[in-house]
Parts: sequence; C-alpha cells; structure tokens
Amino acid sequence: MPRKPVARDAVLDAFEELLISVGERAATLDAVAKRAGVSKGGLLYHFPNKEALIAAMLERLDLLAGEDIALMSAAPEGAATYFIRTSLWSGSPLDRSFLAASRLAEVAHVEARRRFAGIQQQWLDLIAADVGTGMAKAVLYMGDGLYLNAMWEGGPASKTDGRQGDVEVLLAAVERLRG
Amino acid sequence: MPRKPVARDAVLDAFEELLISVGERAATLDAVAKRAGVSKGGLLYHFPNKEALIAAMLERLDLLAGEDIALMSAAPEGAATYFIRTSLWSGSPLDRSFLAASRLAEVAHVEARRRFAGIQQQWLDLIAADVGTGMAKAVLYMGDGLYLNAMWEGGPASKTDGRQGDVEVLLAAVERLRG
DNA sequence: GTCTATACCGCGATAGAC
DNA sequence: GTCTATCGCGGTATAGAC
Repeated sequence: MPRKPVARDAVLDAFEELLISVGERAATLDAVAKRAGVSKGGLLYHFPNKEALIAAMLERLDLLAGEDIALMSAAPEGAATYFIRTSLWSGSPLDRSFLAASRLAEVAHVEARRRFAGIQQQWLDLIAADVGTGMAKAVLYMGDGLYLNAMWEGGPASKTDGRQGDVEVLLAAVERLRG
Repeated sequence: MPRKPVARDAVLDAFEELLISVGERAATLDAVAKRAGVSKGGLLYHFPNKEALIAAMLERLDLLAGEDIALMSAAPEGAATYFIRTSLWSGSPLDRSFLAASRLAEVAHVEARRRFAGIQQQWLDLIAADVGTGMAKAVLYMGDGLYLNAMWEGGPASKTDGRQGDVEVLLAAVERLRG
C-alpha cells in the first residue's frame, strides 16, 4: 500500500474547497496551486493534467461514499431516516467530496455523473430494504430535492441554518410512507 | 408592444440548447452564434454582452413559469399531482428554459438563483394549498429530486425513457401524504 | 521534487467595412 | 443589421533551471 505525499492531499483539499466555494469555472489550476501553497509547476508534478486531478478527487469520493454506505446499512434508526438526516450539510469529508464532485456533474462531466449514478443506486437499494421497493424512490428523491434546494439557495453555508425544519418535515413524511 | 426580431429569438433558442446539451462552460458566444446561424458580431449586435444574453433568457423563463403557475392553480387533478407530472422532461418551452437556467444557477449565477427561488416559492404555495402546509415541502422536494436525478443521468434525452415509472411511484406517495 | 518562464490557445469584446 | 478582423486576458500545459 503506497503512501501518498502530503502535498498531494493538500492539493486535493484545495481543489474541493474551491469547487465548493467559487464553482467549477473559477477552480483553475492557478487558484488551486495558490490555495494549496504550491506552485503551478509543483501541482502539475503530482497531477500531470487537470483530468488526473479530477480523477483523484472522484477516487476519494468513492472511498468516502463506501464508508457511508456501510454506516447507513448498520444504522439503528433505519436506512431511510439515516439518509434524510445526512442529506443536510454537516461539513463532513463526504459532504465536501460529494458537493465538489457535484459541481463537475453539473457541467456535464461524464465520469462524475457515472460515479453519482453508482452511489445513488447503492443508497436506493438500502432504502428499499428499509421502507420497501414501492416507496424507496420517493424517499430517495425527497433527500435529493432537499440537497438541490440547499444548493440553489446559495452554497452550503445556508444549509445548516434554515433547513433543519425541512428535515423534520421529511422525516414525518417518511414515516407515512413506510410499510 | 414591440415586436422582437426573429434572429434574436433564434439566438436565445441556440443559447438554451447549448446550455442543456453541452453545459455552461461550452456555451460560448462563438458556439451560440454558429448554432444560431449568425456571426459573433451579429450576435453581439442584439446582445451587447453575455450578461445581456443571460438576462434575456431569464426574462423568458419568468414569462413561461408564470404561465405554468396559472395552469397549475387551475389544474383539475390538483396542484400536487400536476407538479409531479410536469417534473418530468417533456421538451416544452418551459422545460428547456428551466433546464438552461439551471445550468447557470449551478455555477452560482446570482440572478438565476434568485429567479429559481421565486418560482419554487410559488410552486410551494400552490402545493401547500392542495395537500396542506405540513407535507408541501415533501412533495416539492420529491419533484425536485426527480428532476435532479434526470440531470445526473445525462441530459434530458433519457428523462422521457426510464423515468415514467418513477412518476407513478411519486404520485402514489403523494396520495399517502395528502390530508 | 519543486520552482520560474513561457508557449499556445480559446474566450469575451471592440472596431470598422459593407 | 450583419459581417470580418483583431485585441487583451486568462486558461492549460510544457521546458528546463535548481
């Protein structure tokens, strides 16, 4: 198992942060390098081009998502409740990774969209095992809609603030859909 | 009431199509002009800069959304059912306009996000009048989630195909949430 | 392994002919 | 009203010093 240099992770962190805070278009190599505290040349030593940088970020997303799937399947309150609760921004590594990747999916990045589809499918399977296949997609889409509206509202900052009441509404809805 | 030139509308149509099919970053003035069958100079005669082009597109969105709100409030099957049904891509002018604007909201375009918030609020009000304030957001978010997943799946093409069954699931869920 | 310097290209926008 | 030509900027990527 090869140990990756710290500078590499710092660059990945910086890339995620910029995707989240300023969007895909402004997350340039220059900006990433500056934020990570390396030169552009130094960045391009670790990641030969921008696609390689993106690929590494998506790898990390898959890793974190895998851990979340494990937690979700073991959640005592049930997968559906766990899913709705964690649809709200909490600043976790997975949140950041997911949101950053979402910026790429939005601009039609093919591989980012493929990963998303895979993760969604795993979530759907667990929710279906919890609330039944009939209503699983309803639950999944509610969580996704919450996520989407928080995005439109203007970034992750506002998520924690005003959306807590929404979570309670959705949890009540989930209870009505169970069975 | 001033008549707008046809070339103007052709440019707006081309801009929307490109936003939808190739994303915000690739919807450049060059690409729009080529698709609309005019030169870049010709385009910039009608819209002095890119912001003006965006502003005109958002105007059209508001107009179409207003018409939809009117239809929704008069829908015999109820606002909630109408909303879920029309969350699926049908290729209508509103669908195209909404999806195109969504590409801008995704890259943090401030005005696009403001318009979205307004439209969402109007939808929410009508749904609340139909199913009650308690469950209105659950219904709204289900529709939004359906929309979001169709996006991730890779553009509007696939929407019509595989998601029809999802609509039926969501409509059944709405019935359970009514009251 | 990380830096500086630079090549190269495509974007938005302007100027002016027709 | 629509065109061609061109500028300036900022993006990705490369070359080569240290």
